[in-house]
Amino acid sequence: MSTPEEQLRRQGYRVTGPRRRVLRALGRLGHATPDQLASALARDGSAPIALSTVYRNLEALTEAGVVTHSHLDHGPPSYHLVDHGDHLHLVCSRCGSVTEAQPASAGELAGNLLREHGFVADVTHMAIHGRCRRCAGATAPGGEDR
Amino acid sequence: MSTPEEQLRRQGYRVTGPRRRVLRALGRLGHATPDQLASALARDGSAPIALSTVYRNLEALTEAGVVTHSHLDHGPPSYHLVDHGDHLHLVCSRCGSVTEAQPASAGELAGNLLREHGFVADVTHMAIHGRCRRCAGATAPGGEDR
DNA sequence: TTGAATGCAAAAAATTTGCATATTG
DNA sequence: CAATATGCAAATTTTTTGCATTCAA
Repeated sequence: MSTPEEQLRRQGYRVTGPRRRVLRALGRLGHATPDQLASALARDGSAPIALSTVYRNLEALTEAGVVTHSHLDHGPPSYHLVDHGDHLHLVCSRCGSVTEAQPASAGELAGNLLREHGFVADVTHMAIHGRCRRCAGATAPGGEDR
Repeated sequence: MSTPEEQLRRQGYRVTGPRRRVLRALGRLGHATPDQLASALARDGSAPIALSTVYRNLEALTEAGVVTHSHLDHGPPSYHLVDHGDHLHLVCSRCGSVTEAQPASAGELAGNLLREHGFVADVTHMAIHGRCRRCAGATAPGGEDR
């Protein structure tokens, strides 16, 4: 495993300035869309990094296994470091809030899928849609909508 | 419950020609992106439906609870009828294949989330990323990538 | 009749690509 | 030095919006 930079180099990717900054920014932000990253980087003192470079870097970092993303909802995907700490994303489809939950909650699911389909689920950053506690209360579970 | 059209009308939406055709097309296709829908509709004999109308209809149908979508992967979301039959989508992040699994597999997950977070998960059309049986075999679970 | 829905064109977003130049290993 | 990465501009792709017209209720 080792550090992200070693991991990059080991796989033939170059460790460049912009690449390093993208990594640091991801570390700081936790989660961010390509656009948010570019903005954050533009505001962090050094020279701004071209948006296209951010995209290409996220792609490279993903291939290198240092970064992943999840689709929390509509809109651009949210990227984060692989070791940012695993957690499920509970996305409320009513109010849009995102709560984090422990991956352990999905342990049985992963087991079932492996057993029944031979599918190795990555439940470490999964997005699950539904209603958060507050919104679930507002609208009855089986009730009318809207 | 009743038919989608009744459900629409009951909620104040109008049942129009294009809207009906979008519903039928979704029924036929199972899953489709807005773009795929528009293409399918353009090829089904009658007049093509403006892409913007497809978007607006999918939005309306979603609000009415007749249609949902899932983000199977990058790219546009995939829409389908709510009663197309519930199933989880197992998306292989290596080969891109999509397998369907029974929602029951996620029963415990839903239970856990409800208990621990009061979160009412909608596991009926959830997308789960990972490696399908074939690709999991090709790359060792903890093995090198690439 | 009258407000909601449609089509079409134009505007925004979100991504990707080409290419000359700068950098890493 | 050779290959990869960057920046910038332009091209794509995806989604949204404005508006006059048509249509369902």
